[in-house]
Amino acid sequence: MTADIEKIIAKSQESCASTGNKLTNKRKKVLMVLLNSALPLSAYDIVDRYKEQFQESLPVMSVYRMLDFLIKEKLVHKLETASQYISCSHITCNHQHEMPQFLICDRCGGVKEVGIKKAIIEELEHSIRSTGFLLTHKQLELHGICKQCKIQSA
Amino acid sequence: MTADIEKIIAKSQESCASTGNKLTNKRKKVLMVLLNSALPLSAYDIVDRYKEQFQESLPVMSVYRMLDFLIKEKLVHKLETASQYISCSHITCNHQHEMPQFLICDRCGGVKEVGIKKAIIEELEHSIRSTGFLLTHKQLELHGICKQCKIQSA
DNA sequence: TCAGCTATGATATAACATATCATTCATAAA
DNA sequence: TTTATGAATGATATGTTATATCATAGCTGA
Repeated sequence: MTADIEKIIAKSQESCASTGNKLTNKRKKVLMVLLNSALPLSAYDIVDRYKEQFQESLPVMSVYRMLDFLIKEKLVHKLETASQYISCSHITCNHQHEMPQFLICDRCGGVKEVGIKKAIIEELEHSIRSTGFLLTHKQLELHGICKQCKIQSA
Repeated sequence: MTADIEKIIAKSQESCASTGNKLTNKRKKVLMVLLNSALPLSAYDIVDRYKEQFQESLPVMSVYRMLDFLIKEKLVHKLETASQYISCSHITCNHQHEMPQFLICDRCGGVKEVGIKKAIIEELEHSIRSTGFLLTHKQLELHGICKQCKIQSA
């Protein structure tokens, strides 16, 4: 595994430890599968890649449980609109966990986790709160065509 | 059916006619099932309610096709994060179809289609466009707890 | 060491969605 | 009026995503 991934894994270990939880070997390998993928993966995709990458099969039920764990630890995001999972791109940056924002390309399936200007997000949150609604999930998923795909089709 | 629903159906007929398409009897009844429901429904829910309300069964395949049609006609929205369908709350208002915004209550399952201040939405869209991403789907789905449920649990 | 808890496995099934071919039905040209 | 055409719907099968539940393994601390 690359140095980058090693660093991310180390940081993830710490992060779990700090919440009193354990990044077991299998959970770590599931996270690595996601880190190794440029595209978001479904739980069933993860089963397949896990087998390829580690010559070891994992029941899909276990994958779902491990994903739940990794999501709780904020190491992984679920793209609700795509039923796919992606590693958080901010594991190593001591980030505040603000509202994650994903631009999902419907052509290539790629996802970019972006940072929309904080002021805009705060206005948006404020506007929602003012209707009496309590935001709990805080995540934006927006669909379209990414820069690359746009250029290719031009 | 109530006068309100009659009015909405009439408007929907017109709207389809104007795009050269037909709101067939079955499509109309699927729309009515959604209009009669306070909560969003899955395609399979629609099959069940259709049978209850019209003593007539409809294959789920047909429901999906009719939903596709109604969505293209902008009479129905799909809540991607919930895999559920809901009638557009603006059928009768000669609305511009701007970015629809849904607040989805994870307690009661209720959905409110809200209008966030246009300026905020435009800033958001602009911010996304400026990354080179071409927004095509334009829909926000935000999850949390609605006012009612918040009050009840207080 | 063993009791108790957490993690994982195994199996079944539920819930959501699409592919494909057949049939029905409306419409309009002959 | 008949018939050809295309659109809408039905029927059937299957793919994909997700959860329920009970069993087993494995760690950890008394």
